[in-house]
Amino acid sequence: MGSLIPPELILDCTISSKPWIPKSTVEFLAEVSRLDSVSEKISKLDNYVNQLHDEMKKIDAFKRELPLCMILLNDAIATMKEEIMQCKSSDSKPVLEEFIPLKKSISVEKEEKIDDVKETDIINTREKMNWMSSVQLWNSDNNKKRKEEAIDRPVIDELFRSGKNRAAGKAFSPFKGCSNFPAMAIGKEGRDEFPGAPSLSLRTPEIKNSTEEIFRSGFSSKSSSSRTGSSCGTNSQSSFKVDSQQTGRKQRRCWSPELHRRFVSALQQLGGAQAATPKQIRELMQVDGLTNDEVKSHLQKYRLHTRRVGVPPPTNTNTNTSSVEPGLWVSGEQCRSNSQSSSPQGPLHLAGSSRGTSVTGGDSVEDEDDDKSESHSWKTHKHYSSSNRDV
DNA sequence: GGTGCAATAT
DNA sequence: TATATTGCAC
Repeated sequence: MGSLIPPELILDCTISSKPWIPKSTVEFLAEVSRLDSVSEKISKLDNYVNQLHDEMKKIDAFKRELPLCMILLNDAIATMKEEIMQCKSSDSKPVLEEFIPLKKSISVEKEEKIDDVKETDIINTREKMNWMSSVQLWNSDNNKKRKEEAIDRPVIDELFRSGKNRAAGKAFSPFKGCSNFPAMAIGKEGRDEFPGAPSLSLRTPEIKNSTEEIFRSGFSSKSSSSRTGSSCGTNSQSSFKVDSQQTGRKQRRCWSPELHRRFVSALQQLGGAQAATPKQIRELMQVDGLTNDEVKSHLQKYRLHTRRVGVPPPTNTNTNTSSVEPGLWVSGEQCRSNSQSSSPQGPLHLAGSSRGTSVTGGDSVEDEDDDKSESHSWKTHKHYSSSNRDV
C-alpha cells in the first residue's frame, strides 16, 4: 500500500515558490502581526491553516501514536482560525473576496513555479516525498500490528464482556474533532455502536486485563464476578485473539502452581482424585472466580494423568520436589507467562483461607506425599502405563 | 445443577 | 503434544 502522495502536499510544500519553512505557531503569529495588510495577514493565516490541515492528514495514520500531535495541531488550527476571524472583523474590508482568489492564485502560481523550479529543488522535494512515503510505508506496517494489538485488545475485552458482540473491528473512524481525540482514537473505534457499554480507553482495559490476569490466573482475591478474564497468554503477545473472542470461547484458566497446589490439597482432603468431585474441590480451594467447569476440567486432566502414570512411586529422585512439583505439570505454555508475571506466590491470595499463606511448600506438607507422586507424574513421567481405566 | 467423558480449541 | 474449554449424556 504505498501511500500515495496527495497532490496538494506537493503544492503546499512549495507554497510560496520556495520550500516551506516550518514555523512555530507563536513565531508565525508574531510574523503575521507585523504585517500591515490585513488581507495579507489573512492569506498567510489561511495558508498556515492549510498547512496545518495537511500536517494533520499526514499524521493521521499515526494518530494513535501521536494523539498529542493531533491535539496540538487542532489547537493551532483553532487559534489560526480565531486569528483570521479577528482579522476579518477588525477590517471592514470584505476580505473574503480577496482571500479566495488569492488562494487560487497562489495555487496557480505554485503550479507554474513548480515548472520553473530548478531540478534540484524538484529532486529535493521528491526526496522528501519519498522519504515521507517510505516512512509511512514502513510505519504503516508496523503500525498495523500495533493497531491491531491496541485495538483488538480493548475491543475484544469489551465485546467479550458485553456478550459476544463483535463489531467489525476496524472501522477507521474519520478524524473528526481533535479535542476528543484521545478517547476517540482508542476508545471509540467500532465501539460507538455500544453506547451502553462503558467506553474504556485503550489503557484501561489493558491494565485491567493484566490485573485480572494476575488475579484470576492465580487466586483472585475478590470481585471477579465475571469469569471472562484470565488470559493466560504470554504477556508479550497478548493471548487475545479475535478468533477466540469471536467464537466466544472463554479465556483459558491458567492453573498456576499455586492453584494446582490448592487443587491437590483439596483433593487430598476429599480422599483423592477419584473420590473428589469438582464442586467439593472448588469449595475447598476457596478460590474466587474459579468455576466448577474449570475444576472439573482440571480434575479430568489430573485423573487422566494419574491413571496413565499409574502413580509411579518415586521415579523422581529429586523428591525434595515437594515445593515444586505442582508446577511441573502445570501447563508450561500458558502458565509460564502467567507465573512469571505474577510470580507464583506474589499476587495469589486465597480467598479468606488462612492456609493460603504458605505458598511454596510451607504448610501443605501432607498434601505433598500423595499428590507429589501424582503431580510429578503429570508432566515428568509419561510412562503410559496404560493402567486400566476404571471407567 | 453436578458429574464424567469425549470432542474441540488453543 | 499438552492443556483448557465446551458439549453432551447421565
